[in-house]
Amino acid sequence: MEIKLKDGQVRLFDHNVTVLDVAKDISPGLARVACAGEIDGEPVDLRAEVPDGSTVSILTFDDDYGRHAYRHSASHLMAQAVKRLYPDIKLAIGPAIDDGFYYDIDRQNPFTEDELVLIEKEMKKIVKENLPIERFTLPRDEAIAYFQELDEPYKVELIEDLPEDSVISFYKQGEFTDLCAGPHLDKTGQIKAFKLTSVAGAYWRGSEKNKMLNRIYGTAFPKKAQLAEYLERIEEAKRRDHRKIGKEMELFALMEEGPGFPFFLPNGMRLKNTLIDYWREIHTEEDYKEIQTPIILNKELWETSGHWDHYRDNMYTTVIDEEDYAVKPMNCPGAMLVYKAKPHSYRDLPLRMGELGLVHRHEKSGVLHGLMRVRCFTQDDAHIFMTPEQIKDEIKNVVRLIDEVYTLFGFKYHIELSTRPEDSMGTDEDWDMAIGSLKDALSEIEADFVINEGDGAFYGPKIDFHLEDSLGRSWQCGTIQLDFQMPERFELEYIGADGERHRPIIIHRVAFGSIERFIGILIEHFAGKFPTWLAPVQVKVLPISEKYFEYAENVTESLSRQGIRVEMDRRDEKLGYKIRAAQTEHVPYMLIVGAKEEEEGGVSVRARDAGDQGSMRTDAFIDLVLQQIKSRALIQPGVAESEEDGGQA
RNA sequence: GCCACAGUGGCUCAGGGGUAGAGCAAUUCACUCGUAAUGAAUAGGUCGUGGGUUCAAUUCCCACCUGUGGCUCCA
Repeated sequence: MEIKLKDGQVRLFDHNVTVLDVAKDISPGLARVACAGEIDGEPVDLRAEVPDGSTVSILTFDDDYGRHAYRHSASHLMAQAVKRLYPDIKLAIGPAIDDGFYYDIDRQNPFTEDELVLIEKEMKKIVKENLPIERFTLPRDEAIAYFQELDEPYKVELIEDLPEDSVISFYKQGEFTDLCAGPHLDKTGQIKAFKLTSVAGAYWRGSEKNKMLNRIYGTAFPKKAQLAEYLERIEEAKRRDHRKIGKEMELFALMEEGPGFPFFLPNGMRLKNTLIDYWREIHTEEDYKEIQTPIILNKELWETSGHWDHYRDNMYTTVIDEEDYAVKPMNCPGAMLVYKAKPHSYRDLPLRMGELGLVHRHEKSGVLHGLMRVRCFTQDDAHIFMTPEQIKDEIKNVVRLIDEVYTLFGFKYHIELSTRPEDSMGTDEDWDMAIGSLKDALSEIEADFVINEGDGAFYGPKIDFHLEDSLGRSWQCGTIQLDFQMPERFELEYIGADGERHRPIIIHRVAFGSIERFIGILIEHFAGKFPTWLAPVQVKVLPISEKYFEYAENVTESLSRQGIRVEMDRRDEKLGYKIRAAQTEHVPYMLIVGAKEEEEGGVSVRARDAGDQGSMRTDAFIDLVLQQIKSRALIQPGVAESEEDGGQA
């Protein structure tokens, strides 16, 4: 959909859209188009501002920009409603965000859930009034005076931060006017479906030094069905919440006695160990050597590494024999000492040292969140010591390895490259070289990535891998960090082919990131229905009555001997009851044994996802499950299907 | 750390100034059962912790702890 703006004329191509208004005098070099009509049978009614004479697209809700415009108008709608109901409140800012909008409002008392309902009602009224949304501009001085008159100090502050000669734009709907760059809908009546979702505190301008304002979150959609679908997605995310499922499946627990320090229960430990086994397997293949370094090390070490100066606030410290010690928040310094413990030749490089390191970080109490954000966690860490020539290949290898890991679990992810932060050490040349190498490696393997300015570690730039979870939240998991500083600080060396001493360069990297967080993400990703190889309990044997307990025990025993995680339901209950329980626990396979099975020496198989699979010989079932575990199959096939697959293979 | 809300048996939750109630789970008994809940009985809680108000507090008030949703921060 394109509109051609030329000499004040507007042309639309291929679509039945009526142009309502073209204004070219709104601000220097900008023109505004407002259009209404239909695209693909959907009403379109939006406006946009563009450089005069340019080709523009009509915004629709499917475009990021159009969606933001729509929701920004919803945000203004809410602000108007709040202002009508509570004239004394002061408005701060109210932008559109990824899945909705919010408005920060200064008010003595926070808003209650009941008040949200009232505000929604008022919003509906304003929608019905179908007020035109009109743009106008004022010079900066007049704009400031305007908001001083209205007694809106936050707006005044915002305008005062703009350059002296700015022309300030406003959007007016009925009696309500807000400072805004736009664009917006044409009329309040165009906002069809919205809901205020929550209230929260938020600092003015995001700084904890400033006043805490009241933020109201909401969302808006062009159709009621879309809103309903969105709300249903939120509900589904709640159902998959790893804290809920973790409790139901007895995977992990958080206790008052150790906030942020998770306990792993037997089922969770099985999952964790399975992940660790997998990790060891792939890292052995890639020629990593595993080490383990102490959790507590002395202050001098942390001074050498720079953590004492740069990371102190997040470290737990203690005193042993009148000397200061710290609990490790990262594994690197320990690995440096391991490297330093003996001389190295260039022939040893690249030297890949892995460590499943338990680190502790003092996170602020308010940020703790199930397994996703904890105070102690296991990093699947590795440090690669190498020559400058090896950087690119090593980075490419690690990116490939991480891709392999994420693909196994069926995750989507995106890559970010983070550059030098303010609080950092090292020279500009080192940083430029490090960032350059990371970029080159990513470009060579044609990986897509976005740049995250100033978000690197204090010792070097990093490549981050962000997984997407069921809520659409992204979690930072894998990271690859290039480090020129640590080798310098620890005076690491290797003897080159030339017989001279050289400094190695280090890659710090994690694939899972934190095993704890990764497990949290896995729980939500699979909604507790883990693939067979990960399931804490893989098979549950369900005897039809006590009469078949002995046979059931034999079956359980033969599975267990093959290393299958199997349990038997010994309760004196009916089959339906036991099936229901096993389904609730998301056990991949249920084996039903009764008179028939005992007689035939077989089992009846019920698959968690595919249901009743009929009966088969016990050893055939064992082969099937072992095959599935060995291949780390992502989906649980029906028995019939896998038999076919097995036959073909 | 900041703002708001919450904290009742193992779990999910009801109740509410006069020292607590349901369902599930657990235990026992009966039934011996064929693909998502058989029935009955029993046991289980000093209502997050500490103060205060009151004749009386689990209920009201204050502080703290923990959790939840955000902010800030982050694997």
